[in-house]
Amino acid sequence: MMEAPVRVRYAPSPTGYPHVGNIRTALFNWLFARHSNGKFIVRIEDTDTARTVPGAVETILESLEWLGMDWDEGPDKAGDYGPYFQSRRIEFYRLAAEKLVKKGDAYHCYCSSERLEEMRAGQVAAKMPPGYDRRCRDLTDEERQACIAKGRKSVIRFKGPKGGETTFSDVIRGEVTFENRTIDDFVILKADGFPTYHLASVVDDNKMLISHVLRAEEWISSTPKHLLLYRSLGLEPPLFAHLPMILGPDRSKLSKRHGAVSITQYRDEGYLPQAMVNFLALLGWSLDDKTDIIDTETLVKNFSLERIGKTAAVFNREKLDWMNGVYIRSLDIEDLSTRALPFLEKDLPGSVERPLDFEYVKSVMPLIQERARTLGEIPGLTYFFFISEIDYEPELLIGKKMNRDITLQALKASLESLEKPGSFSRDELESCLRPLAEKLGLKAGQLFGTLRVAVTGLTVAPPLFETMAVLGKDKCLERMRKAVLKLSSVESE
RNA sequence: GGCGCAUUCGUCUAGCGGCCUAGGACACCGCCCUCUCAAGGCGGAGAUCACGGGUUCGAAUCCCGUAUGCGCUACCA
Repeated sequence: MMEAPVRVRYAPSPTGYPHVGNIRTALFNWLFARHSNGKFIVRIEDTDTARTVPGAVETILESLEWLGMDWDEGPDKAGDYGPYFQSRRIEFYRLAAEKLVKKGDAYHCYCSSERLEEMRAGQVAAKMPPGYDRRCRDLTDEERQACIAKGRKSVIRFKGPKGGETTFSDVIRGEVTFENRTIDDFVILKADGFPTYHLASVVDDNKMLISHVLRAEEWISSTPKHLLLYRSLGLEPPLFAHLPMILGPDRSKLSKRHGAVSITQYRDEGYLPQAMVNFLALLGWSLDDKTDIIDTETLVKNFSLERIGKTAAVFNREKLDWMNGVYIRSLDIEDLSTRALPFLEKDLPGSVERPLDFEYVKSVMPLIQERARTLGEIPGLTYFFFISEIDYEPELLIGKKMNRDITLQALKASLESLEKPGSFSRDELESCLRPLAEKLGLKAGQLFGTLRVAVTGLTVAPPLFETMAVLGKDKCLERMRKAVLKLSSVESE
């Protein structure tokens, strides 16, 4: 038997920003498609008119693009099985629903939402499993006509079998069985003529020739509904693989409460797409017992459904930060600078003149490359390179086992030897300053610490000589003179 | 409540009957390097493999229960 070509889909509903869990599902679909030389299809499930958010589709697509997930068919990428918005495929669903009604596998239900709500409340109060009581399941023609005459709106419900069981073999979990009597007479077509997820996904997955449905674990219990639908419609179901969920630190379903959950937020905080892809891929999938840093190409080459785990994974922000740092360190300076630029433009103090000098930015990047875990941290790590006036407490100038006068003396001596004409290169600075410390009877660290504060305003900063070289002679001398002034205003002990 | 899924270091995971006195990574601790902070190197601590029964010469790995967690239980996806 010929294997059907792999065709998988990512089917988000445009109800807001794409969640990292959702994106992880997209990623697994994409990786599987690319690995198998198959097709990756994006289908927008906009069947809930009330919850649809304008602009959400754009954000979803942007997110996929940002992460490098390209699609073969989807919005603005016409294929042979479009349209790729469910709201434009209403006819297909209507036809399918009517076919089921005609077959006797579905029926019109005229119950009001009020009645349904009441019914459910009663069931819950009576500790009964909530579910539709099938009142409209066996309506006579007269009763039905009466409802129609009264102008009652109807939905179409699937007529679930009363007995037997439905079994399927999940690619990841193996055999899963449900008793049919536990399956409700679920709605397939809503009163507004839109389908529910169950009908729409079945119809579309079939029409779009989807071979594997890779979706989140929370869908596992509605899979029998889908199977029942396939059977009634006389269609061959695809293979199902239910992916483990992504949890917050408290092990509950990841949500806004847990901080960043939308993928765009990670982009805005300065995570690199490669790092994000790598990290997300490892949430539920593994290459082997020791590899953590895996580029996208390797991911595609080695991805397989067999190595997807079954257990829900906690989204571990600290590991993401570490991994993002690894990727930042792997960038060349040009690339890093280009990526850092928007963050600098955005977060540097308003007093800093824009646009920034790109060459200058390039000269400071090597100093923070191994210190930044996200691009968003870069402005905070480098602002003293850009602002004209640094601000700090004069006491910071006085290092360990030093006092005001010793510090003042050290500063003045440094000034004196640096003011001499000559290059201000890293090596030059070192060969000037190191002996000077000794001459002053100070440890190198003591002198350097004082100078670090004088020149950056910080006790924690990149290496001193490199920093001074990038800052330049004029600026350094100026800041050191200011330091002398600041310190002079401090009272001597 | 019903149904379903899951259960290996704090976290992500390796493990698909003997290689496991359970391996790697993040985080943590110590040492080295060092002008601070990082990065890097080395080392450490950390999992009676949820629990209880089986099966087997042998189980983290197979089976059955129990517990716990999570998901679904909408005219939401």
